[in-house]
Amino acid sequence: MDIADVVKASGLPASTLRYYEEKGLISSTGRKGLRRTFHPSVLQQLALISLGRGAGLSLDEIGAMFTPKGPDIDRELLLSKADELDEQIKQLTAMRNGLRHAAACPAPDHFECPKFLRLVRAAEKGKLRIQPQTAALTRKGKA
Amino acid sequence: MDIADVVKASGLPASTLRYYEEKGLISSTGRKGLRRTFHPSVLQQLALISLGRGAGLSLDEIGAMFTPKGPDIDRELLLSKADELDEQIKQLTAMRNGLRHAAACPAPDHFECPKFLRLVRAAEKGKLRIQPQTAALTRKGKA
DNA sequence: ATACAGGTTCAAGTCGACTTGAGGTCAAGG
DNA sequence: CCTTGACCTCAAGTCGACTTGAACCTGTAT
Repeated sequence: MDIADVVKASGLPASTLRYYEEKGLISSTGRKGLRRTFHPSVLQQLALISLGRGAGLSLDEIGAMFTPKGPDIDRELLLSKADELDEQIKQLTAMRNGLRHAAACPAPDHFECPKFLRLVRAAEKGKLRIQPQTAALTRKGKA
Repeated sequence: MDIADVVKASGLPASTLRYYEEKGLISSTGRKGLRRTFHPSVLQQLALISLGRGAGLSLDEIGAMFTPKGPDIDRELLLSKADELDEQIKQLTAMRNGLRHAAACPAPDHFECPKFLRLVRAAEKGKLRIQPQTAALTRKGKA
């Protein structure tokens, strides 16, 4: 496949594919003249990368987890990442509940609503210091 | 409270507090000389902001959701954000399952493992185009 | 009165993940 | 053979969320 085919099949722009290749997350099988040639399996790789990104992993982390440098993959790393995800799922769930409640609750200031406060407090549990720093789901995107 | 107290109580650096104030997410009640003075309730606000950030909301989104500009908050927005979170929770869960499986599975290449592929595929469902762009949970943090 | 710890402003820098732009190459079609 | 459009490289720009640095005040303790 040439890059245009991958673009069509994956929905990702060519610039992103080149960038991922540069980072070592995917690889082209060779060149036809100047042009990159990709093996169809790159689509699976890209799906995995998207999944990881959607789950909040950085490209480096994804690379570390699925492109074994050593004899094999680092199972410890996978498991600890899974634990982190569990933690984040908890937070996300708390936030979602908080939002749904806030949307339904008539209180003018949510800080006066004990139910809301309870939800916020519940979310804080077990993670008193903040360092996740996860960015938003915002993009001008044509989607 | 002066800024140092807020720093101690929230764990956030003073620079972040000033930044949040500049963005209109929190507000100081006044000044003692040059120095900002905060009402203790700012701690609740900060907890909410942290929660939102942890859940992947941008500062602007948080501002939009909890600092009603108009007559009252935009309940539609809250609900649609909640739906987005549901979607992300699904993805996170799929990823987590994928990771746990990958850690346990003996297959040398995970793309050869049908179970893993099934997990990845499950995650892709209902979100064929990618645009979330959520950043990582990484930080040098002393936590 | 003086020192100084701890505030303050404002501009600029950083980081990750890309995107954009300028300028160059090349394979295929007419 | 020549044009054209798809592809290439490399440098620089962008965006959000902060951080850092320089230069400057000021309340409080000695």
